[in-house]
Amino acid sequence: MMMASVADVELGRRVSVCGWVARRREHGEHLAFLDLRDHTGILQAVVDGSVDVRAEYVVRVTGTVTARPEGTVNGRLVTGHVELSECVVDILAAAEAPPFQLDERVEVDEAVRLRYRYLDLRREVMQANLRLRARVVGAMRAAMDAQGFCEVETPLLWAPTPEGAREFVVPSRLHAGEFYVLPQSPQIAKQLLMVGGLDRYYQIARCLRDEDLRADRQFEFTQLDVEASFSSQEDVMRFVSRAVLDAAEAATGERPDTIETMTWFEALDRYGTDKPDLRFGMLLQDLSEVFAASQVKAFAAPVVKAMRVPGGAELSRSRLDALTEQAKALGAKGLAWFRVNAEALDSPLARFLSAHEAAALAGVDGAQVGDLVLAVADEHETACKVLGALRLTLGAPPVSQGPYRYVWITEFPLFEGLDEQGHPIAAHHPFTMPHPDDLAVMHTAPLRARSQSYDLVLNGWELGSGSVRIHRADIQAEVFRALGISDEEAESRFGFLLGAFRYGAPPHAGFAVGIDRLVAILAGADTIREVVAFPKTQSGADPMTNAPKHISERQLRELGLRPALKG
RNA sequence: GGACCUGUGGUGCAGCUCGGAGUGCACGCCGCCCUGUCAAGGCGGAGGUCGCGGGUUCAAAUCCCGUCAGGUCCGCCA
Repeated sequence: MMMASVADVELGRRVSVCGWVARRREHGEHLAFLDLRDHTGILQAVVDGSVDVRAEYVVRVTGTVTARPEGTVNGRLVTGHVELSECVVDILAAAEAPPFQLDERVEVDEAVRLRYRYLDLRREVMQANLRLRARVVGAMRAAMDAQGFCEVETPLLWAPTPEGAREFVVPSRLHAGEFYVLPQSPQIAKQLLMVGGLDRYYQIARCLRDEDLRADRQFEFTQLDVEASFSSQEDVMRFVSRAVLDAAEAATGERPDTIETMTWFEALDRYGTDKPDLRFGMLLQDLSEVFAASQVKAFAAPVVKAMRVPGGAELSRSRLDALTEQAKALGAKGLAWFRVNAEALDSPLARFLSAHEAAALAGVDGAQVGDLVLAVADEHETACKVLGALRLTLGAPPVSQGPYRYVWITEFPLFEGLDEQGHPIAAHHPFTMPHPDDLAVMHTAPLRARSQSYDLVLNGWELGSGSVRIHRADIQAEVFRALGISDEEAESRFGFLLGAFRYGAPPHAGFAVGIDRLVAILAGADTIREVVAFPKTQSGADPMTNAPKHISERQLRELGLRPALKG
């Protein structure tokens, strides 16, 4: 029987509970209290006489459910009004003193927690996180099932398709010198499932990318992967919204009101990022027109963007210098700052401003005395991104802090930037359908072309992305041409997919939701490591297993490999 | 590849600016006492290559250089 349920047992009944000893309180030879723990809670057992158990011993305790004597009820425990008396204690397993205390009072170094993750997982927070994660996944499965989707597994051993993220490589024993790769995502597989007639597919899919780790990135992560035939962008957004909202409700008990929608341009223009955090203000304001004919050299640029920092006039000069350095590191030529004083603007640039310009700056976003106004003059994207980054530095609450603000970002650019040969680079992936209005622009001004791709963002974290896929050979050929991918190259890299498309490919669209990130935010955690049972450190190591490790020469030989030179 | 923060008994911290004997606090651990505690309490005790290596100095946890580990971020993540 679980600890918490003892609270509801009728008094006087004998019950047995199994769990860990959380704490022992001895009162001489004649009385001892044991706090017993399982994931449901703590239960106090009263033992007549001393017991030879310590913290983390695994025990089975059989005792009589008894009301606690007057004045000894513990309101902090769900079982606080009862206790087990006349106890028989069976030791199921002894335990050494743990390397750290399994309570929530002290924050233990993460490296130590990871080395003894199996102990860390016994803690209440980790129990709650992993169980919340299970509820989220369960709700997602139920939502997808209810919407007519079929769960299909796809291979972990896949073919190398050099593009995008670095892949983990798996050597083949039967084909010495040849390799599989672990999938960055089941992208191509799920499109093939569409061709295969699995018209509504989903999968709780493990994805693997050999890229540097972050608070919100592990080598391996889990996505709710979705693809649907004969469906529009709006259909997919509706399917995914249902799954995410159901999951959020299962996790928190509260269903978010809505998921807003914003175009990519609007997000960049107002928030300075494609993953806007809607929990706080400090929106960017455009002052380009004010400074169009300005004499101030610092503002001689196509676009001038400004942002109000409430109360920011207090920031020290050294702090402002640090912000300026940050702005430069992000590609700005400089950062203009203006303290809003009662009299005038306090700034190195103040004396160069016209009255009109000064008034515009002092009025940014309804600025008050005591505020700071920051401005960046540059190309539109640079000016926005720099201020967007400063906005987060100066104003962003921890991601774990509510409320939850979900937003769809739509109409992403089809391409971003140019490669060495001057060809545009696919922003999402090369199978993304261009925006129907931008098919012509694709060749004349490729960087202006929009795509039918969309992201889901929560509190400044990208939860996932998706797109309408190209299912027509002629449009795919045009996109490949714009990307500078020759027919031969396309054939060698994606031949099996293009081949499949020649045999009747339904129009289809899809999405993938990052489950680790969603669960982390719903759990109030600042990193996804808190919602992954056995995560890696930032350097990609596992302090518990000591992975990655060398393997034997014999194993290498069998795989047709030679040991790498150290260094 | 780069920037920044951290590293001191098993755990969490203070000490580091301004060098002077491993100094301190809390938890845990061990022993003794204790019949209603619940972060039990009281008394006593053990436990340290101050991450590692080098340098400066009469003297380094403390200053300098390098390095390793953990973290946050940039690059990277179609």
